[in-house]
Amino acid sequence: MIYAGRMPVTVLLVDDEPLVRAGLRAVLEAQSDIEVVGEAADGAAVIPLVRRLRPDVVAMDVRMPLLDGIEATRAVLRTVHEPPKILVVTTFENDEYVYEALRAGADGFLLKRARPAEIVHAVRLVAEGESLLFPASVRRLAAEFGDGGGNRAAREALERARLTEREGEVLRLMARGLSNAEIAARLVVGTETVKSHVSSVLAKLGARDRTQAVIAAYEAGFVTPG
Amino acid sequence: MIYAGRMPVTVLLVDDEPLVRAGLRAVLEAQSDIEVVGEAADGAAVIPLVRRLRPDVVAMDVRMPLLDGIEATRAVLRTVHEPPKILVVTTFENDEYVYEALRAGADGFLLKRARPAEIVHAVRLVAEGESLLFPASVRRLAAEFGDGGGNRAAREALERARLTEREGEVLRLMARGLSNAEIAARLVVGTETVKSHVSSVLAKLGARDRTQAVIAAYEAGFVTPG
DNA sequence: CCGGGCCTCCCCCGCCCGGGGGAGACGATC
DNA sequence: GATCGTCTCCCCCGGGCGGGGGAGGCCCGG
Repeated sequence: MIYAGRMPVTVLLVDDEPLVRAGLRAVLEAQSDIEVVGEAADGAAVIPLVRRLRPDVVAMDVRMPLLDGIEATRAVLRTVHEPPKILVVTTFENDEYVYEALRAGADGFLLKRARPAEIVHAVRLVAEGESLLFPASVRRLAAEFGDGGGNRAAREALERARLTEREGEVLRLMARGLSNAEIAARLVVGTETVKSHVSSVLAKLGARDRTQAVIAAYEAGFVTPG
Repeated sequence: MIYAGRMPVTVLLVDDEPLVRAGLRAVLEAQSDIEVVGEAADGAAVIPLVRRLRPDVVAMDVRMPLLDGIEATRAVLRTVHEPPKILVVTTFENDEYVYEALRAGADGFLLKRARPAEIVHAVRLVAEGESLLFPASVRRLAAEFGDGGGNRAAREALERARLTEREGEVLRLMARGLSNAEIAARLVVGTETVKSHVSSVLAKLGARDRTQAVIAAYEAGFVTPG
């Protein structure tokens, strides 16, 4: 995984709170293979900075004045050639905006309360090109309810993830390896209906395809392996 | 899941050993919702029996005289309209023939040494239309190595599943949600190569698509959730 | 030396998947 | 009564996926 002599990962910090920027900078600059190349306090300043600095990763807050993280993400991806990886930074897990940002093309998200090691890890991962989805956030949902796996716990977690009851059913069947047609047969509805639910699930989980959604289900303890 | 007043699941037993047939019959007939409607001692007798009895499920031995389970499975699926679900019965986990049978279109497999409750469960599941893949077999691989999750244990399990080293790498990346193109980039090979490996993995695990393969990986402890 | 397994890559092809957008029906809520 | 969310279904469309078959290079073991 670690290639000797590789160039350091360059990061642009975008957050309206200086304290947060300072914290991120401190955490990231402690790593020899990560370099913070710039900072911005709002979304509007991002585009020119990205063009000038060409960072590998943009750590982007969601809630910001002038231009929020979602719009900023869209703007960067739409206007910049070979855009940087975008890591959405947020205070709350299950922030609705986070999912919108992921839909807008962000590569991952990160909780501000995450431990330094996690933050560093997240930056390295997105820099490597990996879609860093549902890492701490979704997983923590299950942890909040005991050992996550029981029926009630899973149901609670599902609500927190803002999945509707039907979407939860669909996700569970997806996690058993069923195709859309098979799920439709099982639920006695049309395949188009299932497709609709699947799309909602993918959007809400920030997953790109059903495989990632199933991974999220396992990671969150929605399904019990073994 | 259980619909009141549903018709019982009808099963045809195909095995060259009378003892095995008797055992299966005893186990299955103990259930009020399962009915054994016929028996055959070799693969050649299966087709006419299926046409006449129209069973919901065929419990099919792999190693049989005249026509083995693989050829019999192919024959049934090719010649019978609205074919029954086929549950492959075998003595050995990791029997190469099992995977071939799954590729031939079988809906699941079952170990003869399985507990009665597992056997009943398997029949009900395939009757419901679920592809019953890698249930005991793959899962047991991990169980043989402690709590299955460590690096060495997973590697050993992979070998048992007859996956090559490269196929194991590909499976791990699949289980992280990567697309074929992303895997290709990560491994620095062509996408056609990755597709080739993925196909091998699917065949060996008896999975229909990458999602089922990832489920197998989680179930077997190839990847550690949480 | 000649298989055989593995890794690599190629072609063609059909299908399922997922995105986008829209719409009607229902119940709850305001 | 109007609005919102959910569930249901529809259209079009592109792209990734998976199957099938083939092929060349490599190393190891018979």
